[in-house]
Amino acid sequence: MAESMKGLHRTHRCTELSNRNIGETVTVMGWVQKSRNKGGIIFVDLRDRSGIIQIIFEEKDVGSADFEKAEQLRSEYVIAVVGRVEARSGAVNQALVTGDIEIRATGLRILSEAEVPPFPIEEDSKTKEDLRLKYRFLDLRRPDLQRNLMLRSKAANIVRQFLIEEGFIEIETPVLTKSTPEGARDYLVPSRIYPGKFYALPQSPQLFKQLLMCAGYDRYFQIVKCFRDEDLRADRQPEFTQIDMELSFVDVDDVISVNERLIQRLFKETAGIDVKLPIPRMTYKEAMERYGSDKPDIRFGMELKNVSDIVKNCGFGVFASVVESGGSVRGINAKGQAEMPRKKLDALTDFAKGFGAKGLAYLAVNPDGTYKSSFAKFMTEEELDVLVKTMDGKPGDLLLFAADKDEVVFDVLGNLRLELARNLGLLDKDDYKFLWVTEFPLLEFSEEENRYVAKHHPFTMPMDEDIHMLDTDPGKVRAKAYDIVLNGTEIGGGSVRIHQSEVQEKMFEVLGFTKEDAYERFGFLLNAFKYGVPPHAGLAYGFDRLIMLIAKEDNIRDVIAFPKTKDASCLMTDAPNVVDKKQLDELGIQLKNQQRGLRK
RNA sequence: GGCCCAGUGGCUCAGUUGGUUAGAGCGCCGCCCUGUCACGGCGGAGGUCGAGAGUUCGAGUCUCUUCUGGGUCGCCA
Repeated sequence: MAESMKGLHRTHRCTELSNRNIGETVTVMGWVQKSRNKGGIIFVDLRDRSGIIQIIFEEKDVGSADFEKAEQLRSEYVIAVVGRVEARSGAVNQALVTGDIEIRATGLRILSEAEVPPFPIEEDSKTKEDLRLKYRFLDLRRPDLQRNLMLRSKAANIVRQFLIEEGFIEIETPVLTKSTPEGARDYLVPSRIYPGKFYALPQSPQLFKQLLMCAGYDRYFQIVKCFRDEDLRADRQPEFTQIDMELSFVDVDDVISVNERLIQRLFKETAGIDVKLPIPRMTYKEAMERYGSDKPDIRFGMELKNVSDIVKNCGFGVFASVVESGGSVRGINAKGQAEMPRKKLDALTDFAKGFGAKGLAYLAVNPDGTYKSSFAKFMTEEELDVLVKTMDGKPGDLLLFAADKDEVVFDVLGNLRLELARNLGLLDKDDYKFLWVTEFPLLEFSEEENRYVAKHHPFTMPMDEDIHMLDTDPGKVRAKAYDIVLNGTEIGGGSVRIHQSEVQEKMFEVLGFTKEDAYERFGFLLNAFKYGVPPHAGLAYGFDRLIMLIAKEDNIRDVIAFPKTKDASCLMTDAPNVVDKKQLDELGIQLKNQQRGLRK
């Protein structure tokens, strides 16, 4: 039966005790990790969020009543132990921080009994995720999740401290705001007072932070929840946290500078990692050409090479015709993989097809220098030699080629490069390689909408030298936009914002908004800009992703206390769920009958 | 919306070409044990094989449908 803790005060967490405390009488409280009953002596591993310490129960010290209680202890019982810290007279346990000491109990209270948990509370859980998520409150007891959430808290603190020192002000922005249907789908919140009208949850505080710049706060930050109603991924949740910031009277280099120092401090203090500054920069164009990606993982090489010029007149029709029609042929060199079995090669081809490739051409340089290739018969020996030389192909290497529109070739080879690296174990989680990717295109053409859409958002400043092309060749205009990339993951991105109304109007024109459209959607911002707006720029980090990488986890669920499944539901609370008719009536909402209670 | 993977005692898994009574480790329960820490010893309980339909003399195994979870493409300014 559960006892009161009346009169007891916890003096230490389990691992706050060390051999310096030997001889002291202490009170610890926590969960029974494990009880080992040897008959006349009972060992209990007591766990709290700091770790584990061994308690030893002997009847002569704890008394017969409490010894009987100790015999009843089971996993996950919550107990309070009063006892004396002693050096272990038995063997030291090297695996425990507190392995050289133990607490000899002089008193025991069972504060709470516990049912047998549905899965073991232990490090490196092998339990399936649905069960873990249903019992998230138990899953969160596991040391790795506890470490992750403590790391997260520490990181948030370091960020706050650093930014405050740098003159930033933390300001909260609304969660109930206005839908701006450009970009991701909004989560909508119906208004009771205005039936038929809706708030939207923010995809980011973008417009508000720009207004704060207009209001003169000059350096703003916020660690803030954002919401996007899109499909999930290992690194995407419908609600996620950003470190959001905005600065006035700055240009690209100023934003990069303060953020490099932030990253340096954050990684030093959370993970002991030294980030060398400056962090290398690469333009979007270079990133695509060399890595086929706007978020290249530069922990390994295997860079793309453009061989279009070499093969444009060769006998292999596929290559020649692609170049002829304005596409390109590019390849990567998988060093030492010439012996890759047919089956794996086929799997890679299927992988490539998943990204739109029509096929994957290969050429293996055999150890004796001869070639084995899917297209050798279409090309002369000389042509092949030049191709291999261009690709720096040495005996034992496997060359893989994609031929298509640039866009497809980059996507295919960029992803193939990563797939190979994963298969070959080239990705070291202890290796942290940062990269700024700069000069993103301002716009991209949307086939679906048959117009240009903003690649970043409609308030992104074009590069000064490209502004003149806004009318003539909008697709070519580069933006003052930048992403910070870590090991192939985009951990943050931002831009310099437009602060001249004529540029902003031109931008809306290119995006196909009428002036009325623009005012309807963003009027409050455009109005604000009429009354004196400082040049400003900002950046936002995906805080969950950042923590995921520091914690060396593979998905952000493991750094979020209560995450959602890939279908955006919560297995613990069973959200989303139906609501009372009364609630709907108050909101003026009527559901189609067949929709009530259906999941999808 | 598409594609891929998984689902078998509480947990993690094995289960051969479709063939007797579906197994293992851990956990759990009982008894024993005064230096264990992956404690040990003896004994025991626990299964609609995710669900439904079909093929078959016979289905954990084959087929179809469906549910759940994960990964991914589309999507994510």
